[in-house]
Amino acid sequence: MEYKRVLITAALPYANGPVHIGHLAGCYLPADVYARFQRAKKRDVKFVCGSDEHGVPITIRAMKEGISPQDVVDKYHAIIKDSFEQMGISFDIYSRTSNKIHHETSQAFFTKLHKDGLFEERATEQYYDENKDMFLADRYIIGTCPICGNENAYGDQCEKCGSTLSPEQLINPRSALSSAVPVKRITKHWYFPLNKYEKWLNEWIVNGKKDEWKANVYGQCKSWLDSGLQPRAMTRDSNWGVPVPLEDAKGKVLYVWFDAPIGYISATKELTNQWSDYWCSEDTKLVHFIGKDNIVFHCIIFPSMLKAHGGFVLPDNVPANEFLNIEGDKVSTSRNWAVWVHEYIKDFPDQQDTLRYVLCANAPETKDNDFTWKDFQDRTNNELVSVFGNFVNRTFVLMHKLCSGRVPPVHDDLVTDADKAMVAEIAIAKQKIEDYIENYKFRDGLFEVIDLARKGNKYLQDNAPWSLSKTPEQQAENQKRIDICLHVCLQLTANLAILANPFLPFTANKMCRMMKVVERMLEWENAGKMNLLKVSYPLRAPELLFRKIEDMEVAAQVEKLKSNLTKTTSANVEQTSTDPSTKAQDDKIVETKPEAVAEAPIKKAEISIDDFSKMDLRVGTIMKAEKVEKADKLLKLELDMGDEVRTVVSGIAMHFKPEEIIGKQVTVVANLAPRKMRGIESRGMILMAQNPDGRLIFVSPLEMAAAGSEVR
RNA sequence: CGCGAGGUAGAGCAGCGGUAGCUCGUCGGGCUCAUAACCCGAAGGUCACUGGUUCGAUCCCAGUCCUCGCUACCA
Repeated sequence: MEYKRVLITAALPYANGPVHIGHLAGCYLPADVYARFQRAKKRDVKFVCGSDEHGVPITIRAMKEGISPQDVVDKYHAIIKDSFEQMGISFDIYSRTSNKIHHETSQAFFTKLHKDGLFEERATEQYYDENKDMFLADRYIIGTCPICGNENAYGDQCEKCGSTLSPEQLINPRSALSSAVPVKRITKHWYFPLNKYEKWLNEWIVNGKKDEWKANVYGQCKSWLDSGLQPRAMTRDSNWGVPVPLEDAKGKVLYVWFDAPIGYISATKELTNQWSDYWCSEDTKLVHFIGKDNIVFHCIIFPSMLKAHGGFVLPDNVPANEFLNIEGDKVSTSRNWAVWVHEYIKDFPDQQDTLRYVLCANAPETKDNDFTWKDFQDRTNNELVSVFGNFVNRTFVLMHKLCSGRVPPVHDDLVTDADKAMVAEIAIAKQKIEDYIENYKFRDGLFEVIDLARKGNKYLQDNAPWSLSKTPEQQAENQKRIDICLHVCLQLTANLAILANPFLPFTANKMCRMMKVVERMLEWENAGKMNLLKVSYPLRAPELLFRKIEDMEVAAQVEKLKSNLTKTTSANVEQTSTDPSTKAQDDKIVETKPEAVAEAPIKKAEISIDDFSKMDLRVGTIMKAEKVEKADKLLKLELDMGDEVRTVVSGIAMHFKPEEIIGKQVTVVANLAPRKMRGIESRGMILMAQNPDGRLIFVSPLEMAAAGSEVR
């Protein structure tokens, strides 16, 4: 079907914290590539998003910080919005659900369904915290699991045995907020009868989207539908959110998952008076970009709501991505195991496209993927810099050296099949990239961009214009070949700008400046043309498109991740006993013995004895210790290792004075790769135990061992 | 427990009935215009495991194991 308009939504980020690169890779970057591509195709595009600012967690966060929920969302809305802008995520509007227009829109939506008599009213008994004077979500009730006896099971699930629970099943339930014993109170809520849409959903998704939607999305939906749908409450007891627009609904708000997706509609309304063209015309293609955890809401619940309301288009596709892990571990906002976008921008100024490249090339399209800083470096240095950046750079440098800085002409009499083949590759790449993007295969699309540059490098290498210039006896003829080769390379460069633009918009703009062409050249229909740059048009001197990532930067980022993690972990542990209100903190209760609040272990993958035997652990005696200049945390140690004296730089200066550790014996990882810190080469690492309070303790033999003794 | 997705060279991914390909990394060679880049070549995989169907399975079927997710603060 031919669509007249494309409406693109990206999941509303929860205004409870900043955005991290997992958000980017999973949702916002693919959405942006898609949107930019559609715009380049001159399609009528609206790309909408905004902050999701309702829900219980925000009230809890506000309570904890002693500020209002509005303060919480104001703070994070600003940070999130700025992160997106900086990264070039080209929303047509980035709105927020605390806006008046959103309250009105979602209330009107609710009222329509209510007037049509769609909701079922149900009175139920819910747990109520009399200390905090509020109803408790299932998640905020803790008690003993009736199945396995775990004392810290949640009201909806026991994490220890995995049983699905209801709060009533818990033995000795208590409030996670105040530890008060919750009491039951009757409350009324409005339920949306999802079950009535089962048949229709089966028709629409199971039969209609089988080969269209991604396997992970389709499979998840089918699983839901096969197991049968239940009516679902669309209201909650809370004072933060969109008030339920009914007389008898004091102290009740719309369930955050009811109002959040309507946020897409209100954002569109805020953007344009013609909003209904995008939401209510059958010739609009609606695409929701989300992460895999949102599948059920976007594929089952929201479409059912839209269907029930009537008059709205349904999503054509919901290309949900999987998750991105960081250095082998799941992203955890509460443990602070994440790479925050606003921090990346600070640490790597003007390198947005570098991150865009790496996240897109490694996007978790079919399964969870891992982001490592080493991979970030490798992909940047070996693909972006070496293949793409370098091709453009050598083309420009050669053109200035061999063609006096102007676009050289083509000499028809000397054009070879290889020249023609190179030109043909551009059109092939264009078609491939187009097909990939249209089918949400952004990784593959980006690969083709790089691959075209790779072919350009090969073409240059095969023709070697730098050699041709060295044979003066054939000057005229060779110059013609040089002209043709560089003409092709320059037109290819212009084409690369167009093809890369959806993925690497900052770079495409930079290339336009170098080529002195207007941005309009980037329109997709221009791809494949060989007259983008006029013959004898003078071009600017090349500027480097990307820079390499140094080893030091990688090490610093990994270090930063790990040190932030520790900080937050110990902070969380302190809170655990009094205020276990988030999942990650609750995890720690489960892992930790109740009576001994020790540092929650950071779980690592199991290793084999062979892995262990790779480590050369030895006892060393500290002979000299001195502070490292301009470093708060570092001590430079000289260790007697028996047969040698080693210099080791250790980050323990905050904990020990140099003079008080001389003579102490320590355990050293002797075969750790040497690393320079503050200009001093550190050869090894000393092992320390860390107390929950952050205090460091040497791991040493109980009695003096010979220096250099092996630890096994 | 059940359901969904995934488990293919050191890393990231393709393939989905005829014993495996791509990019990066590694190793060797070539070139020198270029951000020590580029080009050519090589090594490296019992396609998670166990059965079965088949003339033949990475690909189909059954079972097992592992990872992640599944009306929950997080994509």
